[in-house]
Amino acid sequence: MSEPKTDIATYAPQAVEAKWQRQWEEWRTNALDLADAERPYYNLMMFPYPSAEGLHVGNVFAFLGVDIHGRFRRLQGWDVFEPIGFDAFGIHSENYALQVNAHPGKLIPSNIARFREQLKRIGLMLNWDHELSTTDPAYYKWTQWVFLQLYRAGLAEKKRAPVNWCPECKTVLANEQVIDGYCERHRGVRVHQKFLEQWFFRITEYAERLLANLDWIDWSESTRSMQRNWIGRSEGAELVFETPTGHRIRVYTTRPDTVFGATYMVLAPEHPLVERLTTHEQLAVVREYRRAAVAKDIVSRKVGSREKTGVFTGSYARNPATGESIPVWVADYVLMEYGTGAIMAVPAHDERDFEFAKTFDLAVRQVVSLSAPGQTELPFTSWDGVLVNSGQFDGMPCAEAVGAITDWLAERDLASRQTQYRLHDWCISRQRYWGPPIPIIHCDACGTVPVPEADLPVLLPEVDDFRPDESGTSPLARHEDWYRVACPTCGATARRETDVSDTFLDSGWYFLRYPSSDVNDRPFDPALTAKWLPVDSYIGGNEHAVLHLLYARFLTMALHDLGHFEFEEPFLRFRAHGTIVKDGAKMSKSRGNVVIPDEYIAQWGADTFRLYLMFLGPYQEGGDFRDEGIVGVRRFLDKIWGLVTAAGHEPDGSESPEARRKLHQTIRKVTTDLEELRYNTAIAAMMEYVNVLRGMVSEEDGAEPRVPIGLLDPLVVLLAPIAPHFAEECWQRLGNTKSVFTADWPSYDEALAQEEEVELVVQVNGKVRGRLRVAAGIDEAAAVDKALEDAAVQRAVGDKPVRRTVFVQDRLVNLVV
RNA sequence: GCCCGGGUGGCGAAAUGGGCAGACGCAAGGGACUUAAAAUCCCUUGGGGCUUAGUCCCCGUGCGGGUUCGAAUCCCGCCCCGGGCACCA
Repeated sequence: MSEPKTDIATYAPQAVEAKWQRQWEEWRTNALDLADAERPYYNLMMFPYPSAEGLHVGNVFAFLGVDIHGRFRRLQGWDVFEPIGFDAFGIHSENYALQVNAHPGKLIPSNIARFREQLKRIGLMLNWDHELSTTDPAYYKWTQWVFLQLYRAGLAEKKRAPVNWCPECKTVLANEQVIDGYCERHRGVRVHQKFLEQWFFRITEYAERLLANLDWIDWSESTRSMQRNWIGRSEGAELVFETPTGHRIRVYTTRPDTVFGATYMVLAPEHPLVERLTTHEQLAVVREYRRAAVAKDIVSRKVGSREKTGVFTGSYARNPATGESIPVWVADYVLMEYGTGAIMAVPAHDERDFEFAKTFDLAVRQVVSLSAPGQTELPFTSWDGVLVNSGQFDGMPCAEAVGAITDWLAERDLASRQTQYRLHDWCISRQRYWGPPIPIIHCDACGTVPVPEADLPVLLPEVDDFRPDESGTSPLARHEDWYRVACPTCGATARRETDVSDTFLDSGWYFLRYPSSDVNDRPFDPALTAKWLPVDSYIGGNEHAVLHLLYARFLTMALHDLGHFEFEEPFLRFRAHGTIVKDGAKMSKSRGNVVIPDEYIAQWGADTFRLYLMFLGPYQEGGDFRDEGIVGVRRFLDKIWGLVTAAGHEPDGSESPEARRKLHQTIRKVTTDLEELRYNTAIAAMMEYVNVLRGMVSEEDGAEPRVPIGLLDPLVVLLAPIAPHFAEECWQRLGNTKSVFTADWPSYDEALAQEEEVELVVQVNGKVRGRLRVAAGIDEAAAVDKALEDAAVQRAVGDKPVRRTVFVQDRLVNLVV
């Protein structure tokens, strides 16, 4: 009756995984006909930058969460498109090439080859038929096309502007790439202010829509919040302070209600009116202050000492509310790039103004009186107060006075309501080599001429001399044979734009290209795009919340407005995954705590590693990588292996009601957990189920426990998204001939999942005093009667009368005495 | 300072339309099997208490209050950790 134990093969992950990866390729299990798919589901992961080091555990963790979601959706009957590509342009690749003294174009292919191998080894359900690389001319031709669309729409402009210059990268950085005044790539290198002609995308035109749509797109709250902060909308008013010489100084304020307390004004050193407003006597000192301020790099200006410095211009302006003349100062605590570059100073109700006023002995006038007693020491910025010293507005609450005073000043054309954003235009010029050349030609006669679309791509020339320099121009500017070109309009000798574009332009639209990756005559096929986009699910790291994710939304909106497709938001659902850390610290090469996935996969197999990473903690929170726990998930697989290899000898349908109930509860739990990316608890539920199955079957003389196939088939399907090779092998051993991914996701029956008997908790005055096993559905009266029979309950109740009972169906009864 | 997360056993963590705190797993301790070890299997495992060792009692989810029959969960006031923003007017 019992099979000899020698029949049971040992689960050997390496052999099993190799077998199924071959089988999948042979069957083309992961391929998909995009045009014919009936239930399209676009499952996107953030495409990697193919570094020389290969995939690290963080990448693997991120991709696994996406892959499990995709496999789950596939088993639910969707036609899942899970593409992959490589974000191979950019400073990172170029710097590495310079460091090892090689050409990036030579290094990238082998890096990509290594990534491909690793990605396949993990067992991702990737669609390799649509692989792309941003460095492929067949791709960046369309990156340049995107630039031209924005140029034609007036959303790309070249302007001379102060930009963030990293002396180490020897190129400019977008604001988003500057962290605390330092280069995001060179944390110890201060970013300088430099004035250069640069190409900008006018993302600020879209600030309001980018902000408004955050209210309805289904994204992780953390990501939406970061975008809101970055866009930084604030509402207020622009007020005008006139000078006796007829100048109108415009200021932006969020507190027009405090205008009666404005006792002086401050202009940013770069403000265009500074020279004109400065009196003859003050000219020398103002010029000197200005020169020093502008020369300061951004760091010492923004994050350096907050001590207030400034100089008086010698001029006065009229407070529009009081009519008083107030002095006009120049100080570097006012920034040119925000608002109008000038402020009204209300020292009583602004800490910075207060500090400045104390330093230079300027007047302080309180105009708000707090409603709450106490804490009335100046300065305070509370909105909970009423106006004082404010003429006819005395006694009015601040919030109300904002509108009232703005309207009152507007009557004399001295105010208007205004909304400000912190967001700046996106500087896309890079004075580097390894990127797509910006498709523009400069002609002395015709000016700025876009490269005709028929001439795309503008190929990046293969040059050996691509080291960046301090000149503020790209290395391409040293290659005259490349940049000399005939003007497309007049034919005269002209000059190509020698800057390349930011990597974030490459990655800002790649998801639009995937379905059309083999279409040659256009960037994206209209039918395929309509069918597959917007993306159904996007999962990635929050480090891209204000870079990639904001730019991708902007580009999608702009292309939508140009009529290229119907949708304006690219990613309907976005989930930010957590970070994997090691010993509490982010993994980094310099810390030496980087975990290489390959070693673990070689030792444990991909499925065990997949399971382990997902069991580590909540997917959306991440966790600490400690390899002690990995043996636990391996034991779990071994237990299933034992059940599967011994199964099939018992008549089907002989499962007990208890086992069947647990099965349906498990299906329910795993289904809802996977839906919400709660992989850790889904795995725990399957472990519980396996424990129940094993407990059910008594062991005879060391024989493997046996359970009917009907209890194992569904388990194998539930497990398939997380441990696909293992599931395939089990599926086959249970007698199936096709891939487990052709199976249907098991459905559960709510009635079968229902417990017949429940444990009712009995409380007395809210404290647990006993537990009752009762039939499900028991009513309150019966439950109370039964509870009062319990000895511990009687002891707790004593001789006190039961004043009240609280009853929660099938859960609890509470006696209040 | 502002905006998001988060704080639960030795460890990773479960449990929030308020209802058994600690599922699942690791580690640890004890036992079985074994010549032995590994593997495997079984038991114990938040802290404390007991004259009745139990279907027992008390305490316990960062801290202090509150609401409630009942709070990890809700409210008020704080502290700490992670991330984002920041002389942004």
